[in-house]
Amino acid sequence: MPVTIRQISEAAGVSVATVSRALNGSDHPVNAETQKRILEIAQKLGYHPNHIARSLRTDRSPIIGIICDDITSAFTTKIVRGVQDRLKEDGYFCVVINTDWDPASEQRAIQDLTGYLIEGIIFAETVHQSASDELKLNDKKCVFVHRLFPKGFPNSVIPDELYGSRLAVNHLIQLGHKRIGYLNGPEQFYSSEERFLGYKTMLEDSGIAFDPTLVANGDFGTEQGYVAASQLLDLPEPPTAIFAANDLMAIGTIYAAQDRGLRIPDDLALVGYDNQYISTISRPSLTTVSLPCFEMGRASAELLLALLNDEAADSQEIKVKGELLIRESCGAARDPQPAPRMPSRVDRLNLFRDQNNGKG
Amino acid sequence: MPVTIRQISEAAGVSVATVSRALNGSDHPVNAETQKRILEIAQKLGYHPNHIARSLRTDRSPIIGIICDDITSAFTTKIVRGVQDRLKEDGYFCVVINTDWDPASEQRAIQDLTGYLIEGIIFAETVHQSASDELKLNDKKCVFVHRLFPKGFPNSVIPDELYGSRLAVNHLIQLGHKRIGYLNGPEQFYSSEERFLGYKTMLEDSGIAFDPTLVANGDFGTEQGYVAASQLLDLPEPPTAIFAANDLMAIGTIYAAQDRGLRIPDDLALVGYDNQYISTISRPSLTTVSLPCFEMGRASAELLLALLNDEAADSQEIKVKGELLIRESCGAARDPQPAPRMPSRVDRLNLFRDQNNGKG
DNA sequence: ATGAAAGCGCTAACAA
DNA sequence: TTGTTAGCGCTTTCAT
Repeated sequence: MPVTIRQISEAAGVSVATVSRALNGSDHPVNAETQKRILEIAQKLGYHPNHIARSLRTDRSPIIGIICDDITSAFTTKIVRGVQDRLKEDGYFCVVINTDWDPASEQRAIQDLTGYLIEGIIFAETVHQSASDELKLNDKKCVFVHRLFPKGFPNSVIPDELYGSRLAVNHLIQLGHKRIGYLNGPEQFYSSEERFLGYKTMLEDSGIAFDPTLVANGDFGTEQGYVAASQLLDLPEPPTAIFAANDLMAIGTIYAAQDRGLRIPDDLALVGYDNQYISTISRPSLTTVSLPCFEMGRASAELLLALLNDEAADSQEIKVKGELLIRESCGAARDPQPAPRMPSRVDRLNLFRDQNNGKG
Repeated sequence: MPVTIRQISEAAGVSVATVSRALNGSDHPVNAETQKRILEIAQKLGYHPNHIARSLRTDRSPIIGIICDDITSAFTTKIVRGVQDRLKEDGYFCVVINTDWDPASEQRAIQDLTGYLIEGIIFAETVHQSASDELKLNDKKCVFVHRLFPKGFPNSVIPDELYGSRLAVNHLIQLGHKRIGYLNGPEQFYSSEERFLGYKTMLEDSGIAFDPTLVANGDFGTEQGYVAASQLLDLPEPPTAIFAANDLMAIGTIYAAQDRGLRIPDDLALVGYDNQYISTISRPSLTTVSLPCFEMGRASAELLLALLNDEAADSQEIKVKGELLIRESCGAARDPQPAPRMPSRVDRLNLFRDQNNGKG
């Protein structure tokens, strides 16, 4: 059986109240000696606080819920990780629930979570159709972090797609390109819209007329990227550079260029978006704009924390900026760069083993 | 304020005990009429059980903990997802904690989790050095699911690497190859050992002598794959096929072949391992053996559930088999296959939107 | 078939 | 500075 404060109080010859105060560093004064003794006994007995009992009493809980469509997505994973890291600093744990894009699951998840007296919910990349209704009933604090929807959602954290897109296009312009093609993403995504807008406005701001024939539509997939890029490359007067709305379509562009005997970056400069892992090991490696998932996760955790402490007014919308990562495909890299390594399990494991002398 | 069973009892004019029985479908007899009435009232009032209070009373909890090194890894994510899906069927939630390969974090995580009266812990791809000690103190049920360590760990779920490796090598042999090169992974991994063993034994079982000059060492990374493959391809008598111990090294092999003007699969057959996403969009797409992460997750959840219900003897070790996925790189694909699409957010979102008539 | 009451481990108001 | 005690919401034993 786990040890309780009652056992500690008996061992120390004090009341449970004193034990509780000593253990929690309460405001209530406790004799330093006694406290030290209690702490030692707790240590010796291997005491761990029963969070359940504490929660029932205090009506607070160290758990926050993360609801996402599918944690298997590389984007979602990073967001979740960002959330967890930030929340951990304040002693919170995260329950992660997948809804598989199913509003009923989402609703169910919200009910379950609120039943567990969680402190708040972060919706990470969910369609959150059902969210609003259900949440009005319960008065849980919640934050939305995503990249899918039209802006303007209260308490949300989104990437600054416009900024990132302009970053990419400006880079190509600075490299001297005037005919810059664009591979557009699917219409229904906010990210598509914004990236496209960034492309157009950056061109115009630089005095380059927007030319619709240099835009081809894709669906964020590699094959459609291939098709769309082919369309532009087969133009009578093809672009000298292509900005693909995401990395996968950029990969398709690499293949399309290969099939036409075009070298990247020599004959065609290429920039992607998202900084997916593949952009680091493709050939050539992709210059791209990072989608700052990790930072978005942190930001949303921060926002939730503020909400929980009533430090933040509601209805905020936070935009997080990504950065331009210059690799081989745009032709601007000074040296042939070694492709960044995968965040390596091997390295970390070796480090761990070295530190622990092979005991692992 | 959330509604409690007391409020329901008052509304229904019965005692809280009756309400509790009615709500939980208790063994204790309850009048059918009364029960129906109570259920209706609960529904109307929007009652959700307070899991915290219930847990404190019953000493049980609907939460299990997942401890992993880093949920950001594509492998870990799938394992976690498998666990969550299975556990959800039995009404459990999962708290996910990352340790970043740090034994102190792991120990801390265990303490925190046991303090929360979780039912059990699944260690997903953790070094779990500290685990054993800490867990002896607490008597929580736990399961280890991983692909890193020597076999024989109690209550663990691991992939059947030997089987998978033999699958791959046998496939190349069936295609008529006799000189099959092997790109080995780093020594310290169990998966490296087993995959290498599978390579050797399958050759021998087929009457092909093992030739050490056809083996080159890598570190599971793309660049080292390039280097190792180059070594084999530059041999006086190079192999006609290469089996890379993982997909990333197979990607390196593609690049090495490219640089030598070798076509895959025409001049060189290639098989990878892991079925990472990149194997579906590489050019050529990779024939590979799947690492059944999702299934491993499910299996470990299943094992934990059995443990919790005392249905399983301890000290089990479950091996999960992957399968051979035939794509372009081995030359066996009958038709030029379209690369499988990424599990597409777009598709799913569209499906969701269609179903919901654009309300999303 | 229903109710009264104890108590899970903890915190905090009140008393000393 | 310490102790006593009530009670968080729920389940369950015992009594009716």
